[in-house]
Amino acid sequence: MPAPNFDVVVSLAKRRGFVFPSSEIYGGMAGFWDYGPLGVELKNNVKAAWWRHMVTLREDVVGLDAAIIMNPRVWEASGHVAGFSDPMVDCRNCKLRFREDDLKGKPSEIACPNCGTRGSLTDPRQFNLMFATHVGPVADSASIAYLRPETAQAMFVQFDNVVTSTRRKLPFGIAQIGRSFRNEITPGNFIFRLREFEQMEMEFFVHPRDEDSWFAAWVEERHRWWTAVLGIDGGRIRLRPHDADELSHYSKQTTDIEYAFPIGWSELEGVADRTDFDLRAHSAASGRKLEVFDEASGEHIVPYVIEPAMGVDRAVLTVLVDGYTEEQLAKETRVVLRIRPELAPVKVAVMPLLRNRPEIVARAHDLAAELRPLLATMYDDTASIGKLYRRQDEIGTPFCVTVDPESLDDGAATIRERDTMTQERVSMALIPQRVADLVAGRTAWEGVARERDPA
RNA sequence: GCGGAAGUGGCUCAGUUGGUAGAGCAUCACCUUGCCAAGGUGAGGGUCGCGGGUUCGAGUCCCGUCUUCCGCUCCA
Repeated sequence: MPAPNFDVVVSLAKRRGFVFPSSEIYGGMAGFWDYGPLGVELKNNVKAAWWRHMVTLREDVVGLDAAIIMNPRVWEASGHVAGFSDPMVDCRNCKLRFREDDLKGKPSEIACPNCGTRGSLTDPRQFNLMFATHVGPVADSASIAYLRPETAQAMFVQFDNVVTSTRRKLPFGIAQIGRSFRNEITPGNFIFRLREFEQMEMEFFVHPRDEDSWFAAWVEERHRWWTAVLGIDGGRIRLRPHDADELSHYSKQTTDIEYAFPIGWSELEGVADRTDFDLRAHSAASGRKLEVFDEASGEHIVPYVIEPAMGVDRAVLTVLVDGYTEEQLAKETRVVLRIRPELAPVKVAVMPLLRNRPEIVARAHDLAAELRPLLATMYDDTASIGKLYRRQDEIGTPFCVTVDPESLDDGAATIRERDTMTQERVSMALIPQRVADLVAGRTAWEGVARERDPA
């Protein structure tokens, strides 16, 4: 079954409370979306899965949580002030748009590269992709500041503080999860391209001679994370090395991890070899030496940087799209969100078979209360049992526990599994532990994370 | 920003040649229900994106505006 179209996923996301359009009652805001009650859980679980693999389980990576607004000189040094402002010209005839620096000659004097019309090109206009604001009460040019367009720069700017405070030796990495902002000309495709989004980036500092082996190692490691940890269908994931002409201004080699969305193969994550571009740029601009001392050679060296950078929102979208399945049953279509249990917003739902029997309802409430401290738990009794199951299937809840009239006598209840719909009767006293084991048993992330040696 | 399309209850839509809004699903309550979206009764919910104009009267005609979606560009 191919990946579903965005509209069915958008519909499910809104209907069930994963993602809402930002400020919808005022007509929305292009490029901005809000995560609802289930969405925030899913998103947090995705972030936790990344942090656990990139930081917690590794001895060579530490975390950072930097401010969104930094000294504007950061963005001059990084090249974003120049690189993110693209003068663009439009053709009045064929309506296409071009970067001014791609044109050979002055726009007013040359023909449109597409339709060949002379004099049809507009004057260049500035498109600065960084959101600007003012710090302090006086809005003059001296107070201008930018919302960061990427989280990476903070890791370079704080390089020295991290090294000295944590006694780091090469190779090591600094990881960060945080919001970034880009004034995209055209956001769209649901939460694929946003103006406010969340990134998970890790800057891995290596000796320049180990550049290629670490680049290859991180490409492989990140590829494995998407399939083994997030549980994305490996057949819909591919690696795509960038051609030389599409590399960013800071990158020497980049490999994208792409997913086969209904809109086509699209980038989820980029692993980039940023070389020593950033550390050197900030050293030059700040006057602070951003380097490490290499005992073996007795030299100060500026490390190279291998950067796996991904968008949290794209990961959430991928989990939703990839997990969405429709099953043809006898009388109906069952929608199931087949996502890994550790990503599921709700791990277990507790429900009474009959809601007009106070004793059964009470036992179900008690059971839910016992489960709540251990696992994300939901209680629901507002529909028939079949409908309750369907609701949980749609939001990816891996297990449901049903209390029935017999439970009052034998003290047992039924655990029902999402994907197979099979049932197992277990003593209620044992159910919290049993469900916790089931969720943990389907969790693979401990198994896939281990230290990597440079080749 | 430019070009195209569209804006009616949470969702999908119907609203005839203009006469002051309907359906299905969803939601909620009660009854029913003994394991996979059953059934019954009832309820809540929309000044038809916004503003102006034409008209005795506009969701239906005209103008403007906002927003969303698709394409151009960009990237996580």
